[in-house]
This record gives sequence, structure tokens and C-alpha cells, in this order.
Amino acid sequence: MSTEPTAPTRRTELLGIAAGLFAEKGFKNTTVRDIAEASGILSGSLYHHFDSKESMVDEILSTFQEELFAAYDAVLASDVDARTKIDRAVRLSFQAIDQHPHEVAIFQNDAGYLGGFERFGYLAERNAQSREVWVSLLTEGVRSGALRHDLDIELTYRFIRDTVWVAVKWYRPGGRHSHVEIADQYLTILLDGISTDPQSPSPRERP
Amino acid sequence: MSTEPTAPTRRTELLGIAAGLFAEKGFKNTTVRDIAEASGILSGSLYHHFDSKESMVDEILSTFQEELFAAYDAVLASDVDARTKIDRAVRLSFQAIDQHPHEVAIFQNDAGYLGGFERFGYLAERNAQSREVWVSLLTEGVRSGALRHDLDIELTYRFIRDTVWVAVKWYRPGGRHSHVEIADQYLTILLDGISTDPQSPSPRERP
DNA sequence: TGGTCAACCAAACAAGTGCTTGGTAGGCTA
DNA sequence: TAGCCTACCAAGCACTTGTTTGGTTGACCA
Repeated sequence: MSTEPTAPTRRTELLGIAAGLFAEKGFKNTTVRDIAEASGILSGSLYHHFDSKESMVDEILSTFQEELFAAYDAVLASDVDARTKIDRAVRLSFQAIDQHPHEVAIFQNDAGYLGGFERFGYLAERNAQSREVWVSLLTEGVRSGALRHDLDIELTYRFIRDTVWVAVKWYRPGGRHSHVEIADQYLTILLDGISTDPQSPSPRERP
Repeated sequence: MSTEPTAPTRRTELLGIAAGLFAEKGFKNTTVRDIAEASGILSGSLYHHFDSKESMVDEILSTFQEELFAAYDAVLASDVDARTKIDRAVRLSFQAIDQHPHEVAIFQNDAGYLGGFERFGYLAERNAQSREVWVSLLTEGVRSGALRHDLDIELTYRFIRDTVWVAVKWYRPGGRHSHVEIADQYLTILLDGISTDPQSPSPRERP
């Protein structure tokens, strides 16, 4: 990320406060007066720093997405087998939830609403991009024999995406489980299942 | 359900329209004028049928939850092993998404916000109740040897709950996958994993 | 000392919000 | 025919919303 050195300006501080409120109550449900009160100023004063309430989420989300997808690209480009890539991508996601819970929560809760505005078209683009990453990883895994070939790639992608990202709704940094423990447990279940016996028909076959 | 025979009254019709809008745009983000316009009447006329906008969601959610939890109770009370119960509970959930997509979506998206009002205290209660159902099922499964005993019950419960219910965000009745196919695929992955080989350490052990 | 500037205040505005009020049209029934 | 009832309209009220405007404060600097 080679933008500015990002000094901890008042602007940045206000964005952090806004992000917390957006994540907690939702974008539409958070008023500029809420943000102002939490910042110890009046609502009108926010407009000295930002054009609009929309531009606040915009800055919050776009900054985060840039960072996140740079990390995904690094995983995709790494020279390891599909299984390891999947492992890393899952861990990366839980780590993102740990380090940027507000941003992830806003994206999870309000992407649908915000996506309706032209300004936030990049949200849908990033979503499609993320899907392609996962679908290609899973396809590679099946082709290499590391993953079962009776998998429906599209459904499997959705299951993984959903489970990973919705965790932001209950995960609390510094809580009972670290994001690493959660990733461990999920990867165990995802790769090998919760069962002791393989289920009756069509068990683990090799290509 | 032994309430009233529920004739297809205008009231019921309006509730259905409201449910669709709430599910699509969120409760807070749907105005009474939206609902009225979609119904072909003026906003004030809604108050001939309902006390408030809140009482509309209330009726939508409470009716659905009653029905859903009666079904869960039946699964819990059935005389089969834990694995079969888990199978049935998962299928039941995907079926609920298929038959009541609006209600599920509203619950998923707005339970957090609505839960803040006393009136909707039952939402949190039902949530706790649902957790107990799953935790007891999983615990029984581990104890009986059907499920791996290195599972973190709490995390496993959350993973299952999240994956199942968030599916309402992309599942479309009559779409490419039936709810039965989706349940099949998810149960396959959940029980046996996506991998062909059991992962390196601590594979499938018996108690 | 005077000028500049970021940060903020105080007050308001227009649009949108949930909801209320008084009234009306038309069907059903006693 | 009279009375009642369901379903609705028309208009508005009180409040909240995002945003604008003109002015004030205090730190920094030449």
C-alpha cells in the first residue's frame, strides 16, 4: 500500500469512530449525530472533514478491500499445492476478521444496500473477484486429486465463504478463541468432516 | 399450530407484501409508504390493519418462529441416533429457507436491531433455545462415538448455524439447486470433509 | 502584530419518517 | 331501508434525517 504515510490525523480518528458505529448498528441506522456525539463534536462539524456520510463508508471500505485483496493475490501467486493455498486463504480470512472486525462487519451487513449506489460498484466487483479466487482454488484441488471429485464447486465455495465471513458476527478479538484456533478448528472440519466414519455411499475415492 | 384457520384475509396479504420488502431491503430501510405503495394503497391505510410497523415484523417473525421450533422439537424428540438427528435438523433448516425465505432473511438481517426492543425479547430466547438443541445433539454425537471427539462443540455449532442460515442470502427457490441438493452437499462436506485424505495429525480415531 | 488555517460551533433547512385524524364508498345483514 | 362494518383516502403533525451556512476559537508562523 503506497498511498500516504497515513499520519494519525483527526480525520483518521473520526473514521475509526464511524467504522465502529457502522459495524455495530449498520450504516443506515447510524446517524451523523451518533458519530458526532461519539466524537465529542457537533454533527455539522463532520462536514469539515468529509463530503458526506456515504464518503465515510466509502473510504472505510475501499481502503480495507485494497489491503485484503492484495493479501489474497499473494496467496494465489504463492508456489504451493492447492490444499495449502486453501489453508492459507482460510487463515487469512479469519485473520482479517481479527484485525479489521469493523470493516468486515460493515461489508457483511451493508454491502447489499450500498451496492445499489453506483459509487459502490467496486463492492460487487471485488465479490466476483473473490469468487474466482476460490473457485479456481477448489477446481485445482479437485483436479489434482487432493479434493473429492463429487464436490459441487459453486456450492462448496459458498459454504466456505459464508462460514468464514459470518464469523465476524460472533468473533471477539481477545475472546475465548483466538482467530488461529478458530481457523484450525474450521479447517479440520472442512477438510476431514465432523464424522468418525465416512458416510455410507461414495466414500473417499481417488481419481 | 392451533391458532385460527387463517383465512387469506387482506391482513395476511399485506403481511406477505411487507415480509417481502423487509427481507429485501431490511426492516429499518423499508418505509410504511413502501409497503403501502406495493399494496396499492396509501400509507395511512395500513394503520387500519396494524398498530405499527413494528407489530408487522413482530407478527411475521413470531408466527414463523413458532412453526420452526415446533419442527425442531419433533426432530429432537424422535427416536433415532445423533447422526440422523443432525442430518434431519440440517435438512429441516434448508427446507425452512426454501419455504419461508422472507422470514428467515428478516430474522438473519434484523434480529440484532430488533432484539434491542423489549417486545422482541423472544428472538434472543429462541436463539438460545436453538443453541441448546445443537449443542446437545453434537455432544450426544461425540459421546456415542459417531462424531470425532476433538471437536470444539461450541465452534462446531456456530459453523453449522452460520453456514445453514446465511444460505438464505443466495438461495433462490426454483433456482439451480434445490434445497434438498444443497442439504445433501452440505451434509456430505460437514460429515466427511472436502478432502480425499484425512489430514496429517490426529485422524479419525474411535473412543 | 497580523495573517493563516484546521477544527469546531450554532442554527437552520428541506426532505423523509411513523403515525393520527376525520371522513367516505360499498357491501352485508337485520 | 337503516345500520354497521371493512377497507380505504386525504391531509397533516411531530419528529428525525443528512446537509448547509456563516461565524468563532486557538495554535502556529512570518
